[in-house]
Amino acid sequence: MLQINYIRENKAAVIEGLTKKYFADAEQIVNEIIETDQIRRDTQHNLDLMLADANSKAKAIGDLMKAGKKEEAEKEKAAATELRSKTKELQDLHTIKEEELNALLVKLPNLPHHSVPAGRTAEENINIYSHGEVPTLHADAQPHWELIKKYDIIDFELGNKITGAGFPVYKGKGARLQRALINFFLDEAGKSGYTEVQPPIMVNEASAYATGQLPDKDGQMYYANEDKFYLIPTAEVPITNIYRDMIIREEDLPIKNTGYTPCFRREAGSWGADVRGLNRLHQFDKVELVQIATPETSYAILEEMKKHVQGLLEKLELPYRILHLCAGDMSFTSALTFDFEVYSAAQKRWLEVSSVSNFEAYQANRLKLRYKVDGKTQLLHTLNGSALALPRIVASILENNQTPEGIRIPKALQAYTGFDLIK
RNA sequence: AGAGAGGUGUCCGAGUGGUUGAAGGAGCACGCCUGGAAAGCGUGUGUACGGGUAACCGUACCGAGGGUUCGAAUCCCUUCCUCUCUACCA
Repeated sequence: MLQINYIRENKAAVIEGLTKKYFADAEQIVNEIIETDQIRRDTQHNLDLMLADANSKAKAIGDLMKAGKKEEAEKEKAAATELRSKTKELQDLHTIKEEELNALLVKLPNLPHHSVPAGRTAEENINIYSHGEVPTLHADAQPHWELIKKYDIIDFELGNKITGAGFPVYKGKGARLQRALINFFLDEAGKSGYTEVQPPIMVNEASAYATGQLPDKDGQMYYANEDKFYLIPTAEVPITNIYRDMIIREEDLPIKNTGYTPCFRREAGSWGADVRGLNRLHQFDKVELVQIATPETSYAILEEMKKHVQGLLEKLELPYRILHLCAGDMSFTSALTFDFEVYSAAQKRWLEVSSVSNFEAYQANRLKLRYKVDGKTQLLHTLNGSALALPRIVASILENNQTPEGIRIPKALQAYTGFDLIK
């Protein structure tokens, strides 16, 4: 959530940023916010004065009672009652205005960082880096949804039976490959100084709200009605929420956490040819990086996280490219996002396997995540990135590394899989 | 799930409805003391919002939300959570 003080003082920049993100009616909503805020502040000022008055009256009555002047106290009570009832009206108005203001603020997405390219759709993202050769496959090469059947390593039919579409069963070397990737990613994160955590994979409403999934993505998360818990769409939610309502000591920054969790996404409204096989699932595995940093360091840290993800993809010997997302294609809460895409040779498609973002103070404002500088409390910056999401990595390993003898496992993974070929 | 106990500041822990934003500790910061340190002594040490250039002032906050009252951490209702015992169970 954007800070009201910032909006008040930087109205033009806010409208400009929102417009860059193709947010509809930016100017109108910002104006409405500023007006509502003004009424809220005026109301509070008047209310505070009145309450101060009422408090001193109450105190005076107390003193009279103590002094034994009962009758005088009784006389004062009538005036005090009157005053109190007047404060109620202002109190109600203040509450209403505060709620209105909050409802408006929650609607606003984060502002794009100044370096974010203009553009509305994925076509306008900018490819800032490419690495690795796109492999040329032999004539009868197959897409991964055929390969998994051929080698009997991932079973969608079985998942259908047990749960439904998008919940595959990993079997044998397929299951082993999953576990190898998870361990590999966690170990690599550990080497880069991240502390491993295992968070809950269901979160309460306050957590889903704090990282911005609610109210924006309500309906995209699975919901356990009876207990009002959401199944996490990413480990970002529980891990970042570890630090909700906290004031961090500056010397403890930056905070670096990593965690493996399954992720659950309803993916309502997305279907079609490009969601075949492992390309889009309702449940998938992911290792996530989360960092909490000062505003001065957050962009350097974003670079560091980008480097980390590059390192992973290079060790896995996968051709990849990095996209600097254009303003219109960024998520609601992000100020700057790099997407990593891996080439999946048989599908002849680039698949998104990681998204690394700086949220600046947007999440921190909802999280109430702060630190102290020179005695003043200030919001921190939050960042996160996938390192990595498994299914599409698996898809591209299967497709890119297929040989007549079987599927070759990247060297870096062999110590984790315990085999070098799926045949 | 049933019975009981409880939720107060960074932590521990008081709190009879009226200078309680909150005793007392501990911790932390600064100062004095010391050759240096410890101990000791002194001072300070919550958050949010509002007003003010600022010093500072005001208001709210004792799990959350309502209510009673001139006045609520304290009384009443609702709700969430934690702990103990019992039951059940990976």
